[in-house]
Amino acid sequence: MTEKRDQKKADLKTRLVDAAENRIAAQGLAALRAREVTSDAGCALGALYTAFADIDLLVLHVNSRTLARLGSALEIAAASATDPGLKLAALAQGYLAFARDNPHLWAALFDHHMPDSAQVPDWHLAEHAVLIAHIVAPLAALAPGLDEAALHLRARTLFAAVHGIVKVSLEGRFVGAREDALPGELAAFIALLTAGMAAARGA
Amino acid sequence: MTEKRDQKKADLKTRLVDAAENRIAAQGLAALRAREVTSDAGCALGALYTAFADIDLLVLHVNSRTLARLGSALEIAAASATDPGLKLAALAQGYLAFARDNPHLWAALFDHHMPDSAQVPDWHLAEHAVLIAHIVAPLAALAPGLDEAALHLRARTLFAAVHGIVKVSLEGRFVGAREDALPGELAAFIALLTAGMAAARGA
DNA sequence: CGATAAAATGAACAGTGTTCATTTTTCTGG
DNA sequence: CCAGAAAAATGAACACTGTTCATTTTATCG
Repeated sequence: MTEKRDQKKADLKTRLVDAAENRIAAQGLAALRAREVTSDAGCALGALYTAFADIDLLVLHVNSRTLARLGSALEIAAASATDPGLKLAALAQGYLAFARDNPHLWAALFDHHMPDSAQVPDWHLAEHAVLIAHIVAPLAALAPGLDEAALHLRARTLFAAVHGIVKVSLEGRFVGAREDALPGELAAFIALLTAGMAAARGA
Repeated sequence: MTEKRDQKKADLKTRLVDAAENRIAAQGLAALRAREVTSDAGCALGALYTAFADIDLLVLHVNSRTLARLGSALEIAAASATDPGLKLAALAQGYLAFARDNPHLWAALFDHHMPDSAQVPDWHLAEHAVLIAHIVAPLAALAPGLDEAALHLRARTLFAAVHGIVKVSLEGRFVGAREDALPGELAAFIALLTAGMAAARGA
């Protein structure tokens, strides 16, 4: 049996992801260094490359954890309301809250790019489904005319819109960007969309 | 007089920004290299640092150009319609078209981050105003209840939402992201918002 | 236990942006 | 038009990056 070997390798991977997660959370993705991560994890520099093909794959595993935590936060937010419109509003505020509470880890989800044009592996792409999973049901209630495919497409569009609002604002790309106005703007934005969908149903 | 010196320095800056712009347009921001830029510009490596404090400032000047071109594109889009709702729709489609036609230069606008926590200089932050400049007027017509401050805030929110939809889709962060559905989704999204604003006016 | 295979090690490598002593160019007073 | 002075261009050197690989250490199993 190769139990001890597998155990050690699993332990090493965990320590490396822990270390990378802590570094990203503290200083952001751009400040991540292979030497610091391996030092924090208590292993040699080269050990990183026995556990992961490169540093990008390590970041993907950190992002994997973040997506899981974000998924839980969104699930709780979705459960906080029954009315579809209020559910969407709660999801948006929950997303904003997570981004504010985990600024660097959240930013790493979208700031990380694969080198050259190497594609993100499918297993990780699939994990992004949690971002739209809880949007689909309330959206179906608000826009009953959409079929399954259109519904998922629209849910993605809706997520991307909310994400854009939060990202642009938290990055402070505009002069006088007022972060404290963000919850209100997000609420007004969702209200506008639900009103639009209500009008479409009524017509 | 120091005419020749100033002229040469201005020429050098122009050549460097030209070279950086071409490199980013061809291969993306991440592939930008000081040695390649200076080689393209026909100067020594060190000359870059007599023209710009660092490579980030050079990128800022490239982004400055891109924002100006994007501003023109949006102005043309805004002029293509008179109805406020159609104007917003045209702006969204114009934004999408610019992003598709200039993928790397457009991405550089938002993928570039200052090192550490060095702030973007105000002159460049101010240039981002072109992104919302043409949204304000049609938005004012559609949402007459907003005062000046709320109007600009809402315009920024609206831009950020459209930007998010385009960015997330073009980056292909989801499985089965169908880029060809983007214009339709964007149109449906704007229609939803205008319908929501119409409902708010009617009530 | 001893032979073998696997994994951990960290010095070395190729690459990056940036600096700085040196050379070259430009400016200006006579 | 020409020195002397000032400024700018140069590119080798520097500190740092992620990654590799010959060597050492550790785990496996007959």
